[in-house]
Amino acid sequence: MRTVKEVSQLTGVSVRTLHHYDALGLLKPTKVTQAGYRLYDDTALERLQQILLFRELEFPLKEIKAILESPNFNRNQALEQQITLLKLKKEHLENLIDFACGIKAIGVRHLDFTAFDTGKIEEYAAQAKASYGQTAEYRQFEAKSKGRTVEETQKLNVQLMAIFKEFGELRELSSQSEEAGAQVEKLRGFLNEHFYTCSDNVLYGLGVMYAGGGEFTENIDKTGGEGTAEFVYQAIKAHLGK
Amino acid sequence: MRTVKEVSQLTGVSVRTLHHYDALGLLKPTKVTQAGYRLYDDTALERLQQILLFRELEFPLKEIKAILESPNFNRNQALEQQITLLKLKKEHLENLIDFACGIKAIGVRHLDFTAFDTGKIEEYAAQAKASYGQTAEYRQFEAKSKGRTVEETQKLNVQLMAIFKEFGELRELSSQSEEAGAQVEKLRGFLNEHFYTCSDNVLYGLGVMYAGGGEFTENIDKTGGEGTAEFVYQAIKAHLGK
DNA sequence: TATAAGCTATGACGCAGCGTGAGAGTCAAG
DNA sequence: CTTGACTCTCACGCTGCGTCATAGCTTATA
Repeated sequence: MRTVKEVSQLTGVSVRTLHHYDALGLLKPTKVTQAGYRLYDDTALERLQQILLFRELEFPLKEIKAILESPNFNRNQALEQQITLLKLKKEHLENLIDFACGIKAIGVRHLDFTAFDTGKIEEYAAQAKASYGQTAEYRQFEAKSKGRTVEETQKLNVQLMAIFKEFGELRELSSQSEEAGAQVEKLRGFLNEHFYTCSDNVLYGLGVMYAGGGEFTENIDKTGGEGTAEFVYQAIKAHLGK
Repeated sequence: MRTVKEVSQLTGVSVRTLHHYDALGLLKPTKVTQAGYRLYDDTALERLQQILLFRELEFPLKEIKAILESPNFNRNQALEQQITLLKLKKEHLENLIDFACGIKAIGVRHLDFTAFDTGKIEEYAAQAKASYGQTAEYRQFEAKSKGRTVEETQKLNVQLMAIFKEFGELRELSSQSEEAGAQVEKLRGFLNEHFYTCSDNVLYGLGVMYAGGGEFTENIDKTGGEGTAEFVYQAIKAHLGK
């Protein structure tokens, strides 16, 4: 029979936590002295070990209680569920990290938040469709974007902006320079991966659109600096040898 | 000038959240009517956008307030910090996922939690040292285990137990079977990766220890079933051609 | 113009998992 | 019997709002 402090030192949990678990009915002391002191035996310690195991896995205390109270409860299933939950959380975090890195790349100073409306990218795509009627590409895009969450969309948004910002930093060079060409390929690669197969024609069409003076031009110039959109267009032309 | 409901619909945040941010001083309405109604203009909306951005990145509201209130606050640095924090969280989650998968592999039913004491692995290593004096390997082990957190240790623990459980499932086969040999290599690979270079001699030594009747044998048999430790020993011997 | 519908406001509790005192009783040692 | 180390039971604090409850404001319609 051990006192709260002893149990605390053995297991690493705080005395307050033992009180808490007692109050919740999650872990009752084996005995309580007439003075009200909590005493725990080995069985209680084992139960505590199990509690700590599930707590490690971020199970809510209520669920831990349910699991431990009905041994016929399907623990394997609970474990499965928890694993998928943890994986979801991990994905979420990965998106956030990419998002944050993208923002860092753009530079917090020049952030234009109006460009962050979710669905901005979709709007771009709609414009692309209206202007050039790339129906095959548009269907690809739709298929890929259907399954995307708001969070993923935002992530892609900042990544795209980061690419334009890099274009902006290349403006002082010639639009025919190697660096500009490489950046065009970077853009193409990004679009290929996340949106649709980006053939020369599609890429050229995008370039025209970027420099067309619409919302596109505005947003790109906001991100990369005045004249960036036009520079991107020239770089695409030069890269494609037109 | 927009009312709370309009702002709510425009930005997706709840009215309650606007109240909350007002109370915190995080986002004050531009004007308040004599009836006490909150009204927001475009400047306030921009501020809200920024708040939502940082909130997305899981900044605490207090920090967001600090960041927005002092524009000379180093936002890039804050962003950096947040990124590393998010990465840490991600690593933590990855460990938990491995941990949970390991437990699943062992099977929740046969979990013996006494084997989960942190430092169990260290104890094993100490025994190995005492018995066989593999000082070079022990130093390697020490170097690798120094930087490990409790969490990572637990993760490795269950992974190791999972391997022994698989040995247990092979017991019906011959210890000279291909499967047993493959499992021995799996064990060796695991040890190589996480502990120390596991030469034939070291591996053999471990086998002797496993079957030696001590705590080792006990824990392995608990995990894989009666006779597993001996089976592992035989499999190692057969695999090494001794 | 009275009234209903729809919006808004201010509390204030709830949740999750304890941390952190405050104030008071208990136990073993000297 | 005193001291010091433990223990107990409240009970508020923290994070970021959700969710009533109760009440005042506005506007359109009858």
